Amino acid sequence: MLLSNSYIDDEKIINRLYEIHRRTVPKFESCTGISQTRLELLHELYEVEEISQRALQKKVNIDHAAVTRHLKQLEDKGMVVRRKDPKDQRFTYVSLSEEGRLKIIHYREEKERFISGVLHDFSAEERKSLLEMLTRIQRNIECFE
Amino acid sequence: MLLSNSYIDDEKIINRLYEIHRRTVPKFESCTGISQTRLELLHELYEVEEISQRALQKKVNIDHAAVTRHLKQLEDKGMVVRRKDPKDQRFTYVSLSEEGRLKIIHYREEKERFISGVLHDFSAEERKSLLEMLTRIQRNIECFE
DNA sequence: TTATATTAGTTGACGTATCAATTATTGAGC
DNA sequence: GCTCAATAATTGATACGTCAACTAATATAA
Repeated sequence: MLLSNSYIDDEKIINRLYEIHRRTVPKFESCTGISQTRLELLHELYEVEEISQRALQKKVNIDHAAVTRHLKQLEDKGMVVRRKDPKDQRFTYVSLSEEGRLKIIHYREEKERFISGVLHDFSAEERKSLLEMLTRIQRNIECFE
Repeated sequence: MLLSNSYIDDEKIINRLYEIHRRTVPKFESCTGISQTRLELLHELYEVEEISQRALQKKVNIDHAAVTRHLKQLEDKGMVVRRKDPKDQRFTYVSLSEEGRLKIIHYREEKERFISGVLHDFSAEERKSLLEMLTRIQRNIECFE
């Protein structure tokens, strides 16, 4: 009896994670004006002068295909600039445009506001503990099987 | 200085949540043989004799359109049966087929194995605290703005 | 009873992630 | 130098979620 309801709660945890994601996606975008992934890409670009798509992909850790598509769209919008490496034509280097560099500041302010809202009633202790647990979950998922 | 790195960690929490989801989706499906949403639908059906799509949609809380499509595919696979309410033709009632009722047992065992793996190094205390925090996050997201 | 509103379900358009296959370029071994 | 392997990027197919528009059936109100 003591153990029997333990799994039910475990299931709730996993379901909660799933639902949090589903609800976050549209809310994040309507608040910040940009998707989470795309902002993450821009943020990485913000930190460097120029970077290859491959290296960028490794940093954000999403599929190559998705990276290509995001960057193409960001290029169409004039947020980023892409150019081939003259030394090795396989590589495409990406950098933020001036406009991109300006816009990202606003996006990040909105993201900060969003995050503050989501965690507003969490103490420093709780945040630390939560991050630690999420990190463990992530590792467990990666190492599973 | 003390406060300044607090936001960085908050950001990590949100990014972690996002990445956990992205990694869970394919892993869950390859482990259990079914997607999380679809299993949730089947699970709700398992609990009742018959239910309208509308009521089912409210329970799992995803878009009507997604519910319709899932159920149609599950029907094609012979997992569920659908019929119109003769009293009110707007309603479609859904129920598990015999085959569906059998198969879901296996799916749920695999899900249990998956969840156990993901949370294997969590104490009862931690699980409780984690669930509580996730619940708060979910509420904060819903109430945001 | 007839026009209008509401409700359940479906379909279409879109965004974005995955995996697999393909293209283009470079590097390595013979 | 030429073949074959490795690598970066792209494209195609598929899955699944959202919102919006639509259809069909029923309820309401004049």
